[in-house]
Amino acid sequence: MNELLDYFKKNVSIPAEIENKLNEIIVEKKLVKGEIILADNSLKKEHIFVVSGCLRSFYKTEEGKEYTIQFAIKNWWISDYITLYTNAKSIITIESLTHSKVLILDKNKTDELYKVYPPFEVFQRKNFEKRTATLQKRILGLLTLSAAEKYNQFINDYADFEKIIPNYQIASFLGITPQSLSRIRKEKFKK
Amino acid sequence: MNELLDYFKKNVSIPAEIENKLNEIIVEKKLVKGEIILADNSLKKEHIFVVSGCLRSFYKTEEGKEYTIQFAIKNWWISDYITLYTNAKSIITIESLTHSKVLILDKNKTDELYKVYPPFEVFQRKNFEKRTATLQKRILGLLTLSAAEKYNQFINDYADFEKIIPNYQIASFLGITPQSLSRIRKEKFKK
DNA sequence: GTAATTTATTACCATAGGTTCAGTTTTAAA
DNA sequence: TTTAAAACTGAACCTATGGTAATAAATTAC
Repeated sequence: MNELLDYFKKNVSIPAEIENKLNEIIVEKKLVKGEIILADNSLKKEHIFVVSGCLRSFYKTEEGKEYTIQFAIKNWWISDYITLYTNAKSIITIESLTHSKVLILDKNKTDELYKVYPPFEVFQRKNFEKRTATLQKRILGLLTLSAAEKYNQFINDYADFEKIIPNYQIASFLGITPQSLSRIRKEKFKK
Repeated sequence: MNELLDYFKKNVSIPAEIENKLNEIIVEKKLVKGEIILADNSLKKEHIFVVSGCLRSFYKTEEGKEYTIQFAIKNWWISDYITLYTNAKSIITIESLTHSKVLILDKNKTDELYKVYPPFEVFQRKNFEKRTATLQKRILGLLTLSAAEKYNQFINDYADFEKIIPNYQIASFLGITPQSLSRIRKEKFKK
């Protein structure tokens, strides 16, 4: 009864003893709206898998400005990849935008799992490949597009998110101010 | 006598038959300065590993503006991750900035290798994890930093590249114009 | 249902960085 | 070595987007 396993099992079968191991590693957690699952300044190394709801990761400056790194819905992973794969302390926060359910996989335990059950390694290698493509696309968008173009791309690529996410957070994802986004929306929707 | 294998072997030993397989998959190629190894509009799916020299991947608009996605030196991978992991045609070009030597791994053959030799899968999963962290950092920089700050970060993080790479390409990596970079450098070095 | 808080919009001004174009220096080619 | 091409710098001007501030709308809390 674990959604990550269901998702995973679409591709491979899981021996009973491995399924037990997986159930031991995977910790289910329910989050309320606004709840923070990973605070900045922490050293916690965890993979987070979204079962339902919507989460976002963001960086907050000393002056209180927020920059959204990622949004994640059903079947997406969200983590602070810098903390996970370097020894740096977390500078980002992960919060739940809605009531949501996530699965948390401790990094060390996951590394063990990779050893005893290679198909999970394959599964994750493929995940990371896809993520790399997504991130490359994001970088290209940030480099090449105007504010309005970035917003249009967002609306296209993240149609499912648009209704859930407040505009000021979309702006912080695109690297523009809420005022700019407002201006853009006015232009866009008057037509 | 293969540098990727040397690099890889630091962590694991390779059975003889697998080493043969690897040598069959891995194609060595020497590039001259300016040579293009992956053209845009192609569907070629390859992993490229840099043995020596320096390469860069970039996107070029119809008007001829270039946006650099990545630079890569010794022991880095460089590819068009969008073409590799989606069915989209390549919109980026990969060129050699210096005389260089690369190893090319065809995607399909590499996928076979993963199957017969799981340690290579582990090796690549870890590579991709690191890459994800690097890309997250880049995105954060693009979102939060001013042109001058981005340049300073670049100088810090890519010290080895700085002497090799022309300024206009650094500018295209940072998402600013060569003129802007010139202005910034003037300020920076007059102090 | 009302008050309090958060989010979104609008307007007006400020500015970082883009554009254009000219001049100079460096690199490559012949 | 000379010439041509590419890269870099500089300055004047322009524009997209940011900053600030005030208002309105929408959510949330009581």
